[in-house]
Amino acid sequence: MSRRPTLKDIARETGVHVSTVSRALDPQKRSSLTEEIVVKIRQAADRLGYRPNRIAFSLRKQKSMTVGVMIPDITNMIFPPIVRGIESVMEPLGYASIIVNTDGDSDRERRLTETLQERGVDGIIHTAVLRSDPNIVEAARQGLPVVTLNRKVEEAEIPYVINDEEAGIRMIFDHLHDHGHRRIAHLAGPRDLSTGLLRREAFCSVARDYGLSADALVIEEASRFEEEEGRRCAKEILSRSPETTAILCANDRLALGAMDYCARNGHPCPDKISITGFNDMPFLDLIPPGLTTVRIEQFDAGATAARLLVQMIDGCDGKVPRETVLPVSLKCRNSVLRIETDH
Amino acid sequence: MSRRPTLKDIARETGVHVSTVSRALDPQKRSSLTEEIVVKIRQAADRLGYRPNRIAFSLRKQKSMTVGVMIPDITNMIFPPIVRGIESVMEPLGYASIIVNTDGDSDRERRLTETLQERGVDGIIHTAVLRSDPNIVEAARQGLPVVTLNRKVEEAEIPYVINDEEAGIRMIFDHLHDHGHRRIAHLAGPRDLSTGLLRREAFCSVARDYGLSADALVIEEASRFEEEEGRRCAKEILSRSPETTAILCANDRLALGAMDYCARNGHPCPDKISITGFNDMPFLDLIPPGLTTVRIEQFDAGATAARLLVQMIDGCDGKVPRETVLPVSLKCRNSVLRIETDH
DNA sequence: CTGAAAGCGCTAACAC
DNA sequence: GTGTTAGCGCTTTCAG
Repeated sequence: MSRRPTLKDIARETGVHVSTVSRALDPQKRSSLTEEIVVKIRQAADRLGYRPNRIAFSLRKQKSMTVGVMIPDITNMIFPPIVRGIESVMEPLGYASIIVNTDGDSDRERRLTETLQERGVDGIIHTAVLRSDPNIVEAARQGLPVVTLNRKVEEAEIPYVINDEEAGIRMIFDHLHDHGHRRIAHLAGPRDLSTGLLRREAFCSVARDYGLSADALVIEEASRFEEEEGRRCAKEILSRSPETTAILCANDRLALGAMDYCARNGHPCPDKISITGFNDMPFLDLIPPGLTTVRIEQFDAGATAARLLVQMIDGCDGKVPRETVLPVSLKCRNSVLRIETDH
Repeated sequence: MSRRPTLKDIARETGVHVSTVSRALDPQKRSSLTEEIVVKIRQAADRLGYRPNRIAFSLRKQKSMTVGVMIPDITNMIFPPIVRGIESVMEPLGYASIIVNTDGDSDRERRLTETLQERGVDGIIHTAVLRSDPNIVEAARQGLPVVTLNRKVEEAEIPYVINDEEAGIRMIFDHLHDHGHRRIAHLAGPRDLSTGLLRREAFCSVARDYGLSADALVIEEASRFEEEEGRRCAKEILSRSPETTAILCANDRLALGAMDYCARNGHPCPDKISITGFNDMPFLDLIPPGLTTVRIEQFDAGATAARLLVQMIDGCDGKVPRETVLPVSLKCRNSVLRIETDH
């Protein structure tokens, strides 16, 4: 229970000044010291079980070696891999991460942003879903390094890393089209989340490329990315447009909900209707019939964002690209059936 | 980009001494100041956008208002709810959590424990799976508040929170027995993880209570809590003891693997064989035929551990119970079939 | 009731 | 090469 030893203790022990001890223990400056004294100091440090006090370090250097990671909700299975990706680059560099869950609550988000700043984080990775949040913009404007993940902030020059939502939607639309589907409805995500909006826009754009007129498009928007909303919207789509042969969903959870509704109401997937997702969350291969979806590299996304943030922290702002778009890929399972085309 | 304001800035602004500002901003000591000056100071603080510097606070008070949370792997779906449970009590009290993933690597765990101590965490919640790890014991012995989750440490008087593994196994064994099963094999977890061992012991104990002799027991031990091992062990069990009618698995992932193997090899669950799990992880209800399992309240476990840790940090060590056992419950789905008993 | 001064543990400019 | 000194931003005696 005895107090942790400090530089002062080592200094007393070895009969040198604290600053000498400090230098001896710093690999950078060790060189400017006598070999002999360095050895003596290091031995004493080992003997006493010295561990540097990072709080004192932080106060002095104005650098906490800590970053904040804001995510909506860690229990949402797509976030843990992102967190590990971030950690995979941060931890070896000596950074710790403080992870906070915003629950999509912008008031909570504001408070948490303040807390992180009080704690002197060196930067923030903001895995946001909200399309606009002034708090983080303000923090960035004050000079705090920030990079956003999964979303771009229009108001400021904040570097962002996103997945190629457009390409993903195109892949999956192509896939459906290749399988003969012409009546493709979109189960869209909430408009106020960037992924929801982007995917919806991509859907419209691809549909247009295929020559489908905008007003012929069946789109039903979920208010949250949850199974229950998937069910509700699937019901809506089926009743509004019974001739629909495929539902392209904005994410996996919506797709799962839609699949459940369809199965319970005489439209089993894939026999009666084809359904696709987005994200490729874990365990999808265990859920029949196997959702065809767009695979996102969550771990890489986290690691990439972390690397950018470190660059910014190190002051290499100039070299940090404003936009980083990560590739996505198609993951085919069994939720899409090949059907006869009309001609 | 201008530097964050400090107490000194407010002092200059208001023409009082920093210590007065410090007092004015501390709700505890505000009372000993003139109402007038307090108001003036608070206004100045607001105007300047003052935010206390927690690093300086920490250094002075020798209290970081930070706790370490060690978990094996956040991508394992049972941990996020625990983390949120911890956060639900820590955050309102002003504590931040640094979450680290040990990956079950005891070397890594040692390094991380040191890192957390360097950062001056006020305590550690150790959601461990390893049955013995000297590092955390050593940290606790040095006076650092520690509580373990999901496991008890024999070597030291460290408070722990565990689930009632014994009761869980008993419930599920009873359930199988009630459904006519007499040939029940155990797909055990790794012996070096406390959950693995505890559940195995409980299984043996219950079997004994039912009058099954120990040497008649079919037990196959997985080397990791993973689907692949579930498959391997299921194969082993089926070939060693073809008359088995039920496999009681040490956790859900093993059960899922076992189910997969059985399905692919002419023993579909539940028709040919009944299978049960443990944990009730998310999305289980979407995976056919629906795994019957033991439900653990992960969020509560995290919250409980956090409350204990806070008590310890606050110096109420005396009042902290050494052992806290959380109740579990049976979650019935469709993986257990009723069969005819022999008599 | 408020000011002065010390100090938490560390680093860094400046001496010698 | 090493010691001296100052100070990061805050709290907390101790005076007055």
